[in-house]
Amino acid sequence: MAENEDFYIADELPAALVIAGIDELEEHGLHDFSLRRVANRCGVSCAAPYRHFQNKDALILAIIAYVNKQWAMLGEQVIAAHEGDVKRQIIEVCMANVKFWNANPSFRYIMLLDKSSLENININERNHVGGMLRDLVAVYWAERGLSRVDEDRLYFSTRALLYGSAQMLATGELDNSPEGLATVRTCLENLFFV
Amino acid sequence: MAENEDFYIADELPAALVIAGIDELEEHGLHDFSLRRVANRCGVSCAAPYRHFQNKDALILAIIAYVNKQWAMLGEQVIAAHEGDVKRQIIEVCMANVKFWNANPSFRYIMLLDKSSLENININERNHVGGMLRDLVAVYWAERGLSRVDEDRLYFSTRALLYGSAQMLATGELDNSPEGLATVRTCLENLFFV
DNA sequence: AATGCCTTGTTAACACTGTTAACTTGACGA
DNA sequence: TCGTCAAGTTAACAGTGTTAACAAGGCATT
Repeated sequence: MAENEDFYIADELPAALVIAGIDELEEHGLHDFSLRRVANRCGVSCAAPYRHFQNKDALILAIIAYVNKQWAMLGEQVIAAHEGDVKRQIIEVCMANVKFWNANPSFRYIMLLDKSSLENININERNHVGGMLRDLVAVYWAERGLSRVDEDRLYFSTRALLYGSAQMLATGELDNSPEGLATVRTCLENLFFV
Repeated sequence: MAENEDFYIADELPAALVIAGIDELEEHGLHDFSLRRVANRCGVSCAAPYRHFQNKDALILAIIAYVNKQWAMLGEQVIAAHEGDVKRQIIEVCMANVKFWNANPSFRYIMLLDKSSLENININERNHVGGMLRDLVAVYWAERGLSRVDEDRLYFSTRALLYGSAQMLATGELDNSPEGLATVRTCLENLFFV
């Protein structure tokens, strides 16, 4: 039985595990993510999660889906706030992501996971942001009537810059400061100079 | 005692552990990297590595240092092969890295590790390539007599593109093919258009 | 040459992990 | 009212990183 009724409402263990899993991720990182500890956090035995998730990776996948929803909502807001200016939309979506990583460092893990560490992961499942950027770049390029090949490359560059920023924040090569953010922004601006 | 004398020459257990550790990384990835298995591979008890490395992470750090040497040598060769053309040197160093990752997928882990998963890591320890690129970009920029701030941004963009390529290869968003490599090359070219 | 230390290995154990099997229990529809 | 079934429990297994206590053997010093 759950001790903490405020946290673990009847019938909602899966959701509770996802929320507790996010805390676990923040405190111990992906490397030391312990399913038993997450179960304990919910006041439940170590075997209980297996009633709802096939294994540890499946829970992590559920966390990814949850965080993705947050990212998608954040992205939609940003896009709405800059209606009519695609370039601005692209840059602000990217910056929103970078800021999100700064505020929630542990979620960088999610983006930086590779396919071998989470076999059953569907790339598109965690790539809401990628899809959003793809669409925005397509609009940007269509407005200028340029070739599809270059559009692909622009998308690739943008995405790579985003991944790279996440990575350099993670390693500490880029410091978590207004100057660091300004660097990212300027590099993005330079990408969309057409 | 070691069974495999060809592999484990007396007094060289640390080196043997590093080599075996690389195999382990290739077969099981960082996620399932088992120190005990590495010890077994060397025909040695599970506690033996602790005579030479403080802990599991310390061995991984040693592997990183070893692989870094390989990268650095590779980089030196590439730079020598394009003496006098800095832009070419930069691009070829980057491409050599991407190709290296394609050939040895498990080593992408090393670049994509973050500081919290390897606490005692010295960024510069694994960043030989980063240092090399820094120097090359500095020469490139000096030749054109441009401002230091923009030099930093160019370095950042280049490095981010490199990280991003590694990441997108890892997730499968960029496929391991001549076309994939060509995309990376073109994006790099676009970066150094000045 | 004998002795004693110090390096490098050993075994055994601890606490922890993911995961499974076998069980209890309680709600809900027939 | 009763049986089914979902959703918990406990107990166990194999495997992990890590440490403590011990053994053997090479090297320097006497």
